[in-house]
Amino acid sequence: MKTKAALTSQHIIEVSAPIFNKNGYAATSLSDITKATGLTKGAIYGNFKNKEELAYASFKYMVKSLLSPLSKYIKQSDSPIQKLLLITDFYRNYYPFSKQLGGCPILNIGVDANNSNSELLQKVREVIQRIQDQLCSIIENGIEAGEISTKINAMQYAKRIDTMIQGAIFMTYTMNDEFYMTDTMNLIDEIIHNELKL
Amino acid sequence: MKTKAALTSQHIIEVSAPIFNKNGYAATSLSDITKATGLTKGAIYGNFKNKEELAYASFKYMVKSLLSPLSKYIKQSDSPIQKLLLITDFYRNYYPFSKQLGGCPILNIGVDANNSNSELLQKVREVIQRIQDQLCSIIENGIEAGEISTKINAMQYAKRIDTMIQGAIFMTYTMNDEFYMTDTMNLIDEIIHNELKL
DNA sequence: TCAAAAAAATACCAATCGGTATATTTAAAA
DNA sequence: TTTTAAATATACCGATTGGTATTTTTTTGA
Repeated sequence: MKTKAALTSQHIIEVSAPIFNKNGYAATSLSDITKATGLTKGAIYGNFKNKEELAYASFKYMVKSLLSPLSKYIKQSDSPIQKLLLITDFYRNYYPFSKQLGGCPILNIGVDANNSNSELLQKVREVIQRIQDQLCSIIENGIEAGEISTKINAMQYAKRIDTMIQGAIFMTYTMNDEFYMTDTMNLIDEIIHNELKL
Repeated sequence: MKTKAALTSQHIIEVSAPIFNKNGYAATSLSDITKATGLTKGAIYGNFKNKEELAYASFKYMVKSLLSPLSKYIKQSDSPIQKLLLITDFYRNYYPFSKQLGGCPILNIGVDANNSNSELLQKVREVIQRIQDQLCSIIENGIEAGEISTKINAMQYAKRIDTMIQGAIFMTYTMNDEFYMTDTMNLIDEIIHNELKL
């Protein structure tokens, strides 16, 4: 059985994560967290060393909340090309999906942590790297399976796709207009069909 | 002759703008500003109603610092296609250029202001709209001049290009890697040559 | 059931926050 | 040069910040 502390820690993380994601590190106060969790500072600091460690744990939780649904979604097909199309499909619904999380954690924390060079920034980089590595693997598998042209530089396209997705997320949120997401996913689909696919 | 206050206001804005741009609104304190300007709170509040108004003025100044060099740069050619290529050229050097400003103000303030729905967010939207409108005009001029295919939806491409640029800026900053900028600008150039150009 | 340990609440800390009222200095006008 | 007004500095405000030491409560295991 789980200890009481582990359950409380998890509760604190789940409640804090969207707050940090929305407001950023500096703009999130301990009182925001105590108010939202219904706990006191004693409970928070009994489970986390300090605010930074809680923010770090919150981000890791957010990433899991984002990537495990995506990972599950692309399991719908074994075909690399289909997997790529499932990714764009996933992001077509990303605006309402990520809104539940308080926004896109990669975008929000990436920008927020950039000029405080905390360990959070390093974590954001790792997550982006992991996403691109997985994209790259899918493309490489597509080449091996004869679905994708051998002339394609897998990592270059992985980065291109990821960059376009992040741009679409930023524009969609900032302009509050899903057109950017929809159109960008259409564009990526075109690239998949016209450049990648054999 | 300019009044003393106008000169001081300008000085405060110039010094504060990169700080707000780097740290965001909440993470920038009045003491950061007094320290950087060498002035006291009396001087700051004598020239600005409050912190928010100063942040607003700072953002407007940042935008000018960004857009007027870009505007000047694309004046090098009168050809719409060449203007588009000059834009990608400008962004090829955007990382070191914008670093002087404390980062990309559209990205940073766009994300920072998004969940505080201040008037700053509205201003960011106006700036993005202005950029896209100008991109759109250039494409439309290209169509009229017979340089660009009449089949092109000018506004759609303006938004696509802007979205890709913003994605490249985010990735370049977050990963601290100019590859994203370079490759994205190459991609946009390809689109200009293969899809827009007649 | 009861003692020990763990967890959470309370009370407190110095430092800093944004902002203001007032005093002082500086600049402009006569 | 003197008066007046504008601009800046100083001193202060209550509220809030992240964090800690201590006390109380709750849980656990014997």
